Amino acid sequence: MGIVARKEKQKQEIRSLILEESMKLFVEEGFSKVSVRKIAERIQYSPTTLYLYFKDKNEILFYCCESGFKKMLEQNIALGLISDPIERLHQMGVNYLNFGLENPEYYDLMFIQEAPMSALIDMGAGWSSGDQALEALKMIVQDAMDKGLLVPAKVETVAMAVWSMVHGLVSLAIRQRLDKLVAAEEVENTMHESLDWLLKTMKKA
Amino acid sequence: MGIVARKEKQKQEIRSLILEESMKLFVEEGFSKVSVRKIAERIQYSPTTLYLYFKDKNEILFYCCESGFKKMLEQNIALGLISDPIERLHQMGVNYLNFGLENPEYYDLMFIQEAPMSALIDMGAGWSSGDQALEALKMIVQDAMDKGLLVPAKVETVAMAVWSMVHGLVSLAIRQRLDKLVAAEEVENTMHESLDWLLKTMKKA
DNA sequence: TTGAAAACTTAACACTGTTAATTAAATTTA
DNA sequence: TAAATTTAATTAACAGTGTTAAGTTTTCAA
Repeated sequence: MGIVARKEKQKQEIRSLILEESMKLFVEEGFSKVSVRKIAERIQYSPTTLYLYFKDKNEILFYCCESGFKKMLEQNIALGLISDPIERLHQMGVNYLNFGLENPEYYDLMFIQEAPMSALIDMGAGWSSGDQALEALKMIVQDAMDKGLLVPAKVETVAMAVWSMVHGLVSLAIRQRLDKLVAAEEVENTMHESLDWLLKTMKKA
Repeated sequence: MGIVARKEKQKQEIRSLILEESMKLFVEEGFSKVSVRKIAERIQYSPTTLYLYFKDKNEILFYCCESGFKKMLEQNIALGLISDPIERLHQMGVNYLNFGLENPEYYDLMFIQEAPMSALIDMGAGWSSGDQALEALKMIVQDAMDKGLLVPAKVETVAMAVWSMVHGLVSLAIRQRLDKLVAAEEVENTMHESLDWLLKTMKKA
């Protein structure tokens, strides 16, 4: 029995190795440059070996994306210390913008590319990481509403609005669309101003 | 001189042919399925011929994207009839959501893919279509502010916020992320609710 | 009609994801 | 311990991608 456990462990180690090296690759060279062959070369295995550990490339990308969510959630741990829901929501937004701007390749994978979602559908599984992040958002909105800090509305509606806005900001920035609206060097600043504006605006007078 | 003019006209006709067929292709089969070889086959030319009319694939995609903006602008013509700026902004948002949901492949190209922007940078040119659309947005916001319908703020900040929000909604919907927040059959409805919420919220009490 | 210019094609390169068949290694059984 | 079996990894191949260089055909002007 010990031997099968060790084998399982080895298998997991190679899986981790593949994922680690994949992430390094697309942080260094960008999403579009990551190929099965390049990953294989990095870990000194034949390209086809990867298919013994993952169904296809999309599945590899999905698991990379998972570790992106982990990274993102870690960033939000300190959030619990903020008691005012609006303040907490604001900081959550700031964290979101920062995560996106500092990790554009991760962000691309997690929220822009369709590959990870295709994998999710193929796997017929849930999306614990993503759901967890969204649940946190809904909780805060609910909390703010309960405390009378927001005009009453459907929680999902407001959560969707807030998420869409920060996602819109980050994704347009990453894809270099925002510098069509303001000068490139002012993009980041204006993004934060827009977020501030939203929170100020939605706060019940 | 007439002959060189006719030649120029023929050249433009082939350019148009390439673009038309490209668009048909990716409306039918989706962005990722469009290849130079498939386009070439459709217009009964060798693949390399396309390179006599366009620098590369990105440039083809850029011009497809241009005609997407044309389509979008046409949709907004009727907007001029609405005199109330907030109402006009609202309808502009509704049009935006509808355009994205009805033409996901166009939307993908215009606002999500990086290829057209890469082409734009390579060409060293401006982006008249995109700029035009953004200018219209800024104008409305400015107008609403002038008429005291919005809390005073920097026009770019508010324009960025509004655009980011509708873009966020559409792009998350297209990439199937919104059905992680609400049931798939309620996504479209909730999107509109979120937009309504934003406009109601930002309207000066 | 000849010669130059323009338009177009063929062949090739260096990639991509992925599958089937094959070899090498590890483990179990006799 | 030696043979048989299972597991792991590889090689070869398919069908596709964007793109370039070289060669061919067509068009037009002198």
